[in-house]
Amino acid sequence: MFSQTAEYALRAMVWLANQDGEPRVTQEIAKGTHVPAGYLSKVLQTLGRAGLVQSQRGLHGGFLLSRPGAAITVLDVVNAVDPLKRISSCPLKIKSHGEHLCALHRRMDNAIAQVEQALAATSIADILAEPSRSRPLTL
Amino acid sequence: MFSQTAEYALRAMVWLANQDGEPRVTQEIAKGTHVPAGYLSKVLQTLGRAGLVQSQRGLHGGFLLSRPGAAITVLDVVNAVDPLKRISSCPLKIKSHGEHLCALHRRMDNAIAQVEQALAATSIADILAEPSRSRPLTL
DNA sequence: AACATTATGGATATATAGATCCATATATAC
DNA sequence: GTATATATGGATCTATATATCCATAATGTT
Repeated sequence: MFSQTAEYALRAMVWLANQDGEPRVTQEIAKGTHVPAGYLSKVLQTLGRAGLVQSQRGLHGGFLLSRPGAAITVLDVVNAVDPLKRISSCPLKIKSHGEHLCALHRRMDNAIAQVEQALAATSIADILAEPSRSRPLTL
Repeated sequence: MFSQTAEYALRAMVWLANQDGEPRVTQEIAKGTHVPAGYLSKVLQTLGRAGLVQSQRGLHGGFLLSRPGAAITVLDVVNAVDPLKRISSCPLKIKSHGEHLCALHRRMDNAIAQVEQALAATSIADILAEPSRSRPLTL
């Protein structure tokens, strides 16, 4: 339902939100989130292009959030790497339907809309703030 | 979010629910639902193993629903071909977490649970009954 | 300037989903 | 029993997601 990539991206964002504010290198992030470093590198690139993280090369470089965790929603992260695709027009390309969805696709789209809403209602900071027996990712 | 296979399976089930009760062959279903026939054949097999459709070989054979559309939910169909996977234990395999989810995964699982609930609340018959400008799949 | 560190982008490998094709098994009609 | 219709299962192909690796560019340190 959520792709592996989205899962990795969320782990990285939450982990970064829990750091001081100094850049963290890919290797550190990978270790902290249990994500394969080589792949994480690609995911971080994508997050960078989406404007969610800033990157810095060279010594003392790495990645950090480009805005406070309170200003980044879970939906922002998911959409950056693996966009939730709403059903906006008939998937069967039936001309007579056009933009109007049939009952089946309307219901499917409603389900997606609910997820969108749930993910948009939670910020990265919310996740860190929420009390829990297990701290996120065992930070 | 929903796989192509789930989409195909739902189209086939809704289409079959709208037939009289006589078996329909793969080719007919494929034509009616705009699904590639060769692939639909595999999807129908899966639906058969899940007990959602009955199949009959030979002349006048084909597929039909194994119970009334009112007794089959959208969730049944989705789970038959592409199970919605709830997050029941920490995806990071951190021993100290065990079965207890952190805030991140709890929120993700809640979103999945919402979808589960929405899909379980709608039967195939409901979809056909619902008034709409476009009949499902232009039946 | 020379060197060490780190992200970037490209090439490539592997796994899974989506899709096609065909030989075989099974059922019906005659 | 023969011929025809139809699903079944296996093999295979293609596309996409996941993952690895490395040469290069950029940055900081000395």
